[in-house]
Amino acid sequence: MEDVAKLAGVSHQTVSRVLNGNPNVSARTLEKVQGAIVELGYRRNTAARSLVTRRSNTIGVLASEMSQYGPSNTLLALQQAAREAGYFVSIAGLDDVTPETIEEAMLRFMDQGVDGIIVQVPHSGIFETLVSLNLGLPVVAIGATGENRLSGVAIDQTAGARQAVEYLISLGHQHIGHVAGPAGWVDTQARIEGWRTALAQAGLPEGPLFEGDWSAGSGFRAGQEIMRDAHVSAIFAGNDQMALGLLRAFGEAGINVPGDVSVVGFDDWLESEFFLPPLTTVRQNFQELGQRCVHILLAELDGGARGGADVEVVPELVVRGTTASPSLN
Amino acid sequence: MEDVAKLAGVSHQTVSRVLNGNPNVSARTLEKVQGAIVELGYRRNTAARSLVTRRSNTIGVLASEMSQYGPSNTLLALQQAAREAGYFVSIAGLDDVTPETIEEAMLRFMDQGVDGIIVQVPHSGIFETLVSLNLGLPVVAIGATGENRLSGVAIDQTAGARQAVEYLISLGHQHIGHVAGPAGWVDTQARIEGWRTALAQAGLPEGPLFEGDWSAGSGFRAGQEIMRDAHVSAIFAGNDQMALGLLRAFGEAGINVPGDVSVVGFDDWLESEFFLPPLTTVRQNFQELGQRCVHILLAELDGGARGGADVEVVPELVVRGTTASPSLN
DNA sequence: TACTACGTTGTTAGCGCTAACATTGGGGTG
DNA sequence: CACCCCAATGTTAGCGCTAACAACGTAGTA
Repeated sequence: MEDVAKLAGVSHQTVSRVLNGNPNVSARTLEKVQGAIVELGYRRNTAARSLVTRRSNTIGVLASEMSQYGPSNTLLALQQAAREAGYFVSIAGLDDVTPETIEEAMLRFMDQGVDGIIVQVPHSGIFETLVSLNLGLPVVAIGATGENRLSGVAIDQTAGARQAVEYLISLGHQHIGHVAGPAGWVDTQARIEGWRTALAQAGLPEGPLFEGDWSAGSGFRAGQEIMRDAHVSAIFAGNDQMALGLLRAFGEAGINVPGDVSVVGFDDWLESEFFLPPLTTVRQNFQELGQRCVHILLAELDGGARGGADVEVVPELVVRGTTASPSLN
Repeated sequence: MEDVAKLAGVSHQTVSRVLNGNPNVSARTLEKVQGAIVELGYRRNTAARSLVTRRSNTIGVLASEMSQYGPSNTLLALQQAAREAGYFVSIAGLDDVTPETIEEAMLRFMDQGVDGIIVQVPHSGIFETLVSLNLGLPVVAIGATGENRLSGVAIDQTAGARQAVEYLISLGHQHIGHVAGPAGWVDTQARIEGWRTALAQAGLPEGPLFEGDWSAGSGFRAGQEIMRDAHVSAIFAGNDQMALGLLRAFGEAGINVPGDVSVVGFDDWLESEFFLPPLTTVRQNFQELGQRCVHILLAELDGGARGGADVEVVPELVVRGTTASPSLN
């Protein structure tokens, strides 16, 4: 920086002013300084800068299940949004989710000096852990809403599930089952709730509920159980992979989809459009989710306010080929 | 830090020594200082530290296709390995891969002051870009081997593909097709090469080659083409998703797998075990890949040596239900 | 006893930057 | 013409840490 100042014939402080966009710099010096910066290929030292400003321009992202479809897409979006805002992204992936591992990761973030943290851990009950840690840093939790000591951004999965089930009802289905995700996930809970609500509002009896683990294999097994035990004309699957398993189970047994049974998934992952038949599903806008997260976090960073900001992103039903009116027999 | 020193009754420098594991500290003071650190909940300031040491303890990971199976798993492993070594991980995801976007991301990493960079961009031709940027930083590129100005770690996909095809040959197949990934990916190229080599070594004619785009949809279309035009008893698919598409195409047409056609995939993704029948595929050890990457990078950081270190991780054939000897008719 | 050597601790300077204050000079006002 | 004001720039201090050196005391040696 001293070199740049010398070359431009000004003081290092003036260079700093140029770099920080300070308005009190004459057009002439501005030009000279910028010229010198380019000529020397000068780049500001982040460590020194953050030592004095107490800002690292880094946000920490705490994630689990990083290789799953939803989380990895959210992570991608998060990272894009952060970069656009001029922030670096530091990630910590959790192998297993316990209060201890969460705390450890958070302390690491504190050590690193991140400005704020985004938590992308879809397990129930982590929010208390987050609140109890009480780091003096803005935290935005994905999936957390209604927690007033924490800001949250969520895809309104209950609404998404409700949309899906309401659509099935509108087609004339009266016996609608649900293959849920594993217990302990916020997503699982929300989707079950949406399914229940839609049925209750339509005055329909609650259909059978199966528990899967998000994998196609568990969907397949649920499909076999359904064929053996249950009497349904439509099934709402907790995600597209399990829907794929269902499709496979039914296909193998000669049950026609959507002729005999309708199936709806959740996620709209890449392959769903290529299922046979193409899967009717609920699309989540991860892009928007990520952007909202980052924007809320940045607002807290600038404004100083803490917690309580909640945003819900509404998902969208994508009707494709696995849904039809129930057959009359 | 000054506070800790005061509480322990020593100088701040002694505290620093304790923190850095300097041996020249008496047991008594060591204990006192550690006590004071715990009591005050003191944590060292990273910015100040890296200002003087010129080390940020951060490694940058440049990634593209972050939401795909391979990349996201590698990223996960990378991050774990880095954390175990006490490093932070900063990520930059590329939307589109051009020399410009790569350069921009790299400059961002330089600004951030990362100690080293791992590149996880599976496109051909990016290595020249990396070399030409000539940042004075250790760079380890995943998928790059034989580049002597750059260190590389790769899964030996050629060997994996060869294993798969050799296995088909050992079953007695003589007409073996390949559904490749999109052009421009290192992986695509390597897998094609392995397939060709195995056929050539066995003295078999080169079977038909189809180009997909990694998606199940493209595999499905390739399957339809194959049924229409080609005469093969086995197909080696460039990844598991495309293998899934093939399975679907054949299943729909009443062609039995593995009775009429054998299919082998590549990746061993989560769902492959649940395909119908379960997919024979090639498993890549992303865990090891990630660890190797980080270790090579750290070795360069400590040793000062640059480039040239190459490691190949050998994948493993997983035989499941989609392969059998060719039928005799 | 006097000297050296070394283990232990303290002191000083400076990493590269920004905040706060000090200084300069040109234009408007009475 | 003297005054003040403010925009433009320079100067100084200090963020929290580590490296380098200085100082101290104790034990071993002659």
